Amino acid sequence: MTPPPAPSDAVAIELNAVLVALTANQPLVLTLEDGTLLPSGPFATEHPTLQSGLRAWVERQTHHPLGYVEQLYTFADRNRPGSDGRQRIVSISYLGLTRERLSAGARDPEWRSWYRYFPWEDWRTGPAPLIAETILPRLGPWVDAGGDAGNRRERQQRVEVSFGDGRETWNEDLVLQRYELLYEAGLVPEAKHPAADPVPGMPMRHDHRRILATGIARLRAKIKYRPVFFELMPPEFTLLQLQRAVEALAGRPMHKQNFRRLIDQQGLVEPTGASTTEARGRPAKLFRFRREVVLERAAAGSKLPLSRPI
Amino acid sequence: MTPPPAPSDAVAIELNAVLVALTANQPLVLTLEDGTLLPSGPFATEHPTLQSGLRAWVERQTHHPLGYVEQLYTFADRNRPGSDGRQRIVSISYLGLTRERLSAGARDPEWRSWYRYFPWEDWRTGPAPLIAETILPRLGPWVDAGGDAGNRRERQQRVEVSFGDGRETWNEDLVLQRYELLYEAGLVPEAKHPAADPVPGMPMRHDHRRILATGIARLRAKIKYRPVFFELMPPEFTLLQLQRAVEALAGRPMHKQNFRRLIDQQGLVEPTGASTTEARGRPAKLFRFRREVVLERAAAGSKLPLSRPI
DNA sequence: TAATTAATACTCTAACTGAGCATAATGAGG
DNA sequence: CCTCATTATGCTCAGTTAGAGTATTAATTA
Repeated sequence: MTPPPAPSDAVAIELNAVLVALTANQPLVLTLEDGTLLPSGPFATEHPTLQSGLRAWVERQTHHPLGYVEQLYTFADRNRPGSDGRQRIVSISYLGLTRERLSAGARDPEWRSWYRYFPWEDWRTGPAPLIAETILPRLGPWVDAGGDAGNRRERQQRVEVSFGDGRETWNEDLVLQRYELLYEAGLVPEAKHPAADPVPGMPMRHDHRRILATGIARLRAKIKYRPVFFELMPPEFTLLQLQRAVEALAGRPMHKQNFRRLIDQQGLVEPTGASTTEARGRPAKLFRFRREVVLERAAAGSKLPLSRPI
Repeated sequence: MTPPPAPSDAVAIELNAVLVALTANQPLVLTLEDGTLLPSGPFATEHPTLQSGLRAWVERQTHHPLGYVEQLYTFADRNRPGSDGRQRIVSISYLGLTRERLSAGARDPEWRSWYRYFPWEDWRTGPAPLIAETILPRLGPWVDAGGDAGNRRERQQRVEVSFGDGRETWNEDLVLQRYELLYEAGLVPEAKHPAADPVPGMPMRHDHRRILATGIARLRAKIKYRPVFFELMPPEFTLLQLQRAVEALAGRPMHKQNFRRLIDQQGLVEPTGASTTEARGRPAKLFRFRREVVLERAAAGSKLPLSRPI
């Protein structure tokens, strides 16, 4: 039952990276070739581990240290988009957070707002109009084409869970589910049987937009129980800047006073003593992160009715 | 920056599986060779996707369908324990939940309680005595051997976060952190420089105990926001049986009345109408899961102060 | 019949969440 | 100088949730 693994026919390891930065309240992702590709490359044989290979390669390209790295997913499907079917490519994707951007305005690599790829994910100024105006109407026919009643009902439920009603209910974490639903419905150009008229949102080559969706979803889920947005902020910042950063990632507006209360309660930041007058109104105190807390914060909230140990 | 990935020298893809079942309130994991290995094997070339390869292979071995499958992690480290350093092995591990066990008492493969490998993870009857009696005392010298004060302080903090004080504070999700801490401190036999006297808990070959820790951690985290324990239960069950199942996974006792309240509120189950008298006391109603709810439950709880969309 | 075991129904309190009001401190424009 | 727009910050409030405990019901076993 456990024969020694024999070398498969032709296998290549490829690394894909979703590299995220923040500027001017926009969540940015590093892209290549006119925004159609995520940075990716072969896994250099000389590196002892995957992460070290990724770090070395990214830092050589961007000249900036990679703050936080997390593995996303491994694909090895034979019929993976972009594979020619003969050689098997194992694609291992990573999420990386970095504080500084590459030289601004560079063309290749280029930082782009991830909302260019997923315009329906930006609810910072209210429900994305795209959903009620375009997406839901076009998903309707797909639901109706579901065959028997049970299947139609399931499709309808998937639409409701993923996109809500387009106005109120919205779960910002379901980035991947939404993209996959649109893919399945043929509403993105990458789909095998794309509709003549896809939904707005810039496509990418191969399955890179899918990988990007995975990275955004992971990051949105993560910030709720671990303050990784640390890695994206400058050394000093105001609380409003921090709030705008989190909003950019989550794609949702937040209640200002409650946001401050939460940050305060958790002891995540400490005042530097200085304040800034860059904005128009009352000067805001500057803060820095208390890195010590990150370790302590490993404890996540529980949703089960645990009782105190006997 | 994006050369076509060239085949690395010698690469083999290997699948590792953490297969979980539940019997008699014990969380079981499928093992091979006297419990020293997780089932693993080469990725068969004929399968179009990783998951289909895994499913086919597991179902051929256990003769039972695999309910829920989730990718865990991909390792490709050159100096991975068990690798001979020449050939690079890409090891992709999966978590799988299954309802039925293999023929009871079989020797190979064999189901074993995962607490044989991680005895300190079982807090169902209160704090695991092992921690205060053995683990914390042995981690003390490791903290002291940390070199400069800063490093010692960091080690101390890691110990506190991972193991708490051994009595009250305990986060059941940190299975992997705890194992890695013990590994680093040389307190498990698998470590590169193992102490003469390791902490109790059965070791495994290669990095399989590490993979198992990853699977347990993932499962414990998952049950808090998605009712995957569905996949481990028989078609009908009492609420106490369900509670014991969740407790077995989480490794912690739960408050009976509140557990029922939570299950009830979420609408996860419906009474079958029948009841059972297998236990001694008052007969309990039998329930079954409402599978429809699983889809709806995709919505997870948020911990950020979201405001209603404008 | 009494003791035991388990199921189930409520209650209570502290903490947390989403929301909003009020006030303070600044620059811009008249 | 005065007013207004703008941002920061302090505080309150109601509804919900989480952890804990009390009480009652319905069966089995000694």
